[in-house]
Amino acid sequence: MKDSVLTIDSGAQSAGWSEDRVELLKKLWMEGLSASQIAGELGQGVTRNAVIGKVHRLKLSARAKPTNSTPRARPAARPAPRRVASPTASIGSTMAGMNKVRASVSRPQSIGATALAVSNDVEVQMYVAPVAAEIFIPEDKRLSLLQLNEHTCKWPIGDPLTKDFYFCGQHSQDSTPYCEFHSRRAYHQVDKKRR
DNA sequence: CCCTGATTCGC
DNA sequence: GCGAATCAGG
Repeated sequence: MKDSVLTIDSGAQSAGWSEDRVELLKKLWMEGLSASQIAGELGQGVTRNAVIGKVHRLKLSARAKPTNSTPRARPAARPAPRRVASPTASIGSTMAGMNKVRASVSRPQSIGATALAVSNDVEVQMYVAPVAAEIFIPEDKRLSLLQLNEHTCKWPIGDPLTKDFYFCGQHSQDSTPYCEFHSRRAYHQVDKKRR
């Protein structure tokens, strides 16, 4: 009798990569499925991180090479990002981008009348100049630094060195340090890319 | 915001 | 070896 020596007979192991699972992983990965899709296919006990981790361990990270050899920027060594304590809500000078406003005039449909093609719909595109003050805060709503709390928008407005400096002060929903309006500003324009 | 893979490192 | 946490980019 030949006994298959497998080290996977530890009973009910969770995400133990049995051979058939690994094969399935390879297959799906080669077919171009994303890690999350493969994870879903393998079962709920497998996360996409697990898949990616296994993929890398198997050294099959590169599945499709169109032309060049993945000039993936290798940041060499990382300063051990483990456990970041403070996300750092750096509030700084974030100028407002341009707001593109697109106003379209709805064309009146010709009812009753026969035919008569409608004229080209009028679209007006204009660029609103980047206003210095992004939003107007009534004076009675303006807060100083000491008036801020967990539920006030901490978006700075004005020059900190002058008297007309204040914080937005509007109610911030969740754990967001900003109100809805400024939260979009803070997280959407800057950061993300362009680092 | 969503998503993707890549990497690191405690377990 | 494993994979969560994180990073980095689209």
